[in-house]
Amino acid sequence: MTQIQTSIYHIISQSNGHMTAEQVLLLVRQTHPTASLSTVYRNLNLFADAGQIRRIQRATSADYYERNLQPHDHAHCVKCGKMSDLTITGLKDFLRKDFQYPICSFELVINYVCPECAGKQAPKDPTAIKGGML
Amino acid sequence: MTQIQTSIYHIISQSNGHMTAEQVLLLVRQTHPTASLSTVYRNLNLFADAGQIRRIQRATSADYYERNLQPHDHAHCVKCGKMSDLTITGLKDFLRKDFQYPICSFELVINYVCPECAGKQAPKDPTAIKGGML
DNA sequence: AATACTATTAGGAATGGTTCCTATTCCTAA
DNA sequence: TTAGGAATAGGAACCATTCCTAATAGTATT
Repeated sequence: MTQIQTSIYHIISQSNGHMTAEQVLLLVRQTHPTASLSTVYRNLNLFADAGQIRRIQRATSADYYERNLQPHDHAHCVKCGKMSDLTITGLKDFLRKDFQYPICSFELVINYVCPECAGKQAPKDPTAIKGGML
Repeated sequence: MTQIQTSIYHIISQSNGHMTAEQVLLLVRQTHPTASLSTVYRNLNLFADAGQIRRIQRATSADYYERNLQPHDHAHCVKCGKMSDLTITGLKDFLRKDFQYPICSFELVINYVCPECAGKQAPKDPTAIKGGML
């Protein structure tokens, strides 16, 4: 492990939430000011491929990298765009009942209005919600 | 509706599966040889925003557009990339048991190896599967 | 400590999918 | 038959990511 790799790994493993490569780079540069984005990407993907961290690929914004915790699902606030972790327990078993082939993995995103956004304003017309994610 | 719009709409609504903008363009050009990709995108997104077709945004490849407006889930073959529709019955109710906020919508993609790909070759090392989608 | 070899890096170019911009064309109604 | 607005073609711009390459750092061997 190089110094930069160690730094990147610690940044991800000490973070609570989802970090983009860009955000990781900012922190890496506190100790390695010349570090480049491609180095961050390369190493993040190395860790992800090795199963040490998790990469969350998103259609509508940059990928997120996060600590490898339990496999989990995501909730996406349709108002502020914030992503939160959650775990729907027993979901894989539930899916297996209906899906006859072996499941490699699955990705679930629940679109909702988070409590903060819900508190701020009256509930909105659900048809106004555009651009669902996958 | 312009001729091109009619053409695009019919191409999507007559297709069985999921089409990318590029694939739509190829068919549009059979009748409108000068049609451009931006026109296809613009109109596909207009239809999607109007709720007439469904846009499936993917992290790892081009977006797909499809005619099926019923809420449904998708299975994605990690070998050939083909997307198929499926419906996991009762999934929303299942999610509601664990998720305490009102659910606007959700997106589920199951990554698997489709029967055709599974038949061709020996089953593979599941750790070799990279690039999950969201 | 000099050498050689390998792995890693910085930096930027290239890529792919999508959106944006703008001048031109097409409709439509008066 | 002309004026206004909408839609188009074409390509530039955009963003996140990957790829390329020369330079550098690390390691092992002598």
